[in-house]
Amino acid sequence: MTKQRRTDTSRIPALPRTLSSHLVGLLRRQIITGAYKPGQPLREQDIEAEFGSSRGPVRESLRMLLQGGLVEYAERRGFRVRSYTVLDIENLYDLRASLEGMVIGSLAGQPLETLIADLHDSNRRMAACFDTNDLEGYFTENQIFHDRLIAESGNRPISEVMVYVNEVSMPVRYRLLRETLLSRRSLDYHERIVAHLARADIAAARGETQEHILYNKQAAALLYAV
Amino acid sequence: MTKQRRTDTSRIPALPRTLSSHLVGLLRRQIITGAYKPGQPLREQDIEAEFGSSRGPVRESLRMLLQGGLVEYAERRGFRVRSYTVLDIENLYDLRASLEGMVIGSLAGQPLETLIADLHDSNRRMAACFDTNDLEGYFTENQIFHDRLIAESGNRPISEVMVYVNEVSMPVRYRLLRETLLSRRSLDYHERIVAHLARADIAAARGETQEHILYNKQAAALLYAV
DNA sequence: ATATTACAGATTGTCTACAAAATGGTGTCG
DNA sequence: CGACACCATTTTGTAGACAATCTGTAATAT
Repeated sequence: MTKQRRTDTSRIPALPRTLSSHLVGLLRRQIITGAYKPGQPLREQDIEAEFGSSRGPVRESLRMLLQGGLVEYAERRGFRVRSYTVLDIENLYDLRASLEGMVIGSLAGQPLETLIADLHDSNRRMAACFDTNDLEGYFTENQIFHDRLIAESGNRPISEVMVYVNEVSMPVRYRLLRETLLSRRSLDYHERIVAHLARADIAAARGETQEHILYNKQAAALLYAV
Repeated sequence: MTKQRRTDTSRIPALPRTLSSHLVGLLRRQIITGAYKPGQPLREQDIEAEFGSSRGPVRESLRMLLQGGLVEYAERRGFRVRSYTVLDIENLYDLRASLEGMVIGSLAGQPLETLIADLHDSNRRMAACFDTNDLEGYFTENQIFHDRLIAESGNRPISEVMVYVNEVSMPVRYRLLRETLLSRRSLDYHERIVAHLARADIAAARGETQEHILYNKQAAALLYAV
């Protein structure tokens, strides 16, 4: 079949300015939501056919996903959806807890007004998602909360590393949210973290954050057990 | 000009089984040694011309370097050699110290015989490089020492993150080595670390490692000041 | 029966060539 | 002096072809 190309771009929501990055968005979603399953091979031809693009952008986008850690790659054997062991997941959450702890620690002695305001907003939106039982929104807002925290650090190396760690754990957290009853727990944690920050009690905020992440660690590890 | 290709592969040292990964090696070296300077644009055509390959492998290899953090990328603006601020460098070393500290901490209660033997070997080779004033060798062995330590953790997420952090700091450390009188200091640190591990004194090994890295932080930050 | 080898199909890696869009700079005009 | 149109350069997308390698299966030898 002949492929429409340039014109395709007009249908794209807003941001993706190249076909590759558009493809990244589509593939990423498939992986995070579990439509593409862990270990599944991602064959170039299949993806070409599925999204109607040529090989260049497909390979490009797979490389981009590789950078985020969502896919694995072996020379001449191609790409696969990343798979996780229970140990991986435990290590992942431990690492997140440590890193996010560092980020919060680095906030000490800085003006935090705008940060706190933004976090409040995020929490409000997250609460709204909870009330309307909007899973996708809840998931997204949760990520926004943590991203906002990281952005505040102004620490480029740690930000980059956190982006990676968060991206890798995305499918795990999505599954956790899906297969668990939607609870106010994350929301409550977030509100306590903001409260600690508002009192400039960095140590407490840090502890609360780590407790928050490590609680989820247990839940996630259970999901992947056996 | 006609390009030799398949046959090219025969000239390649050993490992690179694809042109892309071969290119990565060449480009990586240029960046780490400073032949390509921070901020310098990496134009596809230039690289094609320089190494006589086509677009595919060039873009592929640049993406791989991006994954290691050695280059920066902006859509439709292409790739550049990554550049560093003093703050970046301080943050980078702090992060390395924390992460490598975690790795060593995770070694507690495990059998360490082979690890210690390997580290000993690495140190011996590093000492030889020092004696013959072999900078390149010294640099490489130093990396091998730290890599070996990380590998022992069996912690995939932390390993991946450390690979990234080490890769990003590679040009900084190369420059530090180049512009500093070659001293036994790193070597001495390594030997003390191994000695602590041999006594199963994990806490001491951890402290020594962090001190080692944070000492270099100061030196590196000085290099990039002003 | 087990292990090895040989082969065919599928998949990735690379090249050439052309076309389309965006970027950054230049110069003109108000 | 600033806004706007123009242009060369560069990146991005597509197509088709062929080479190299991997995978799994079937035939062979032990």
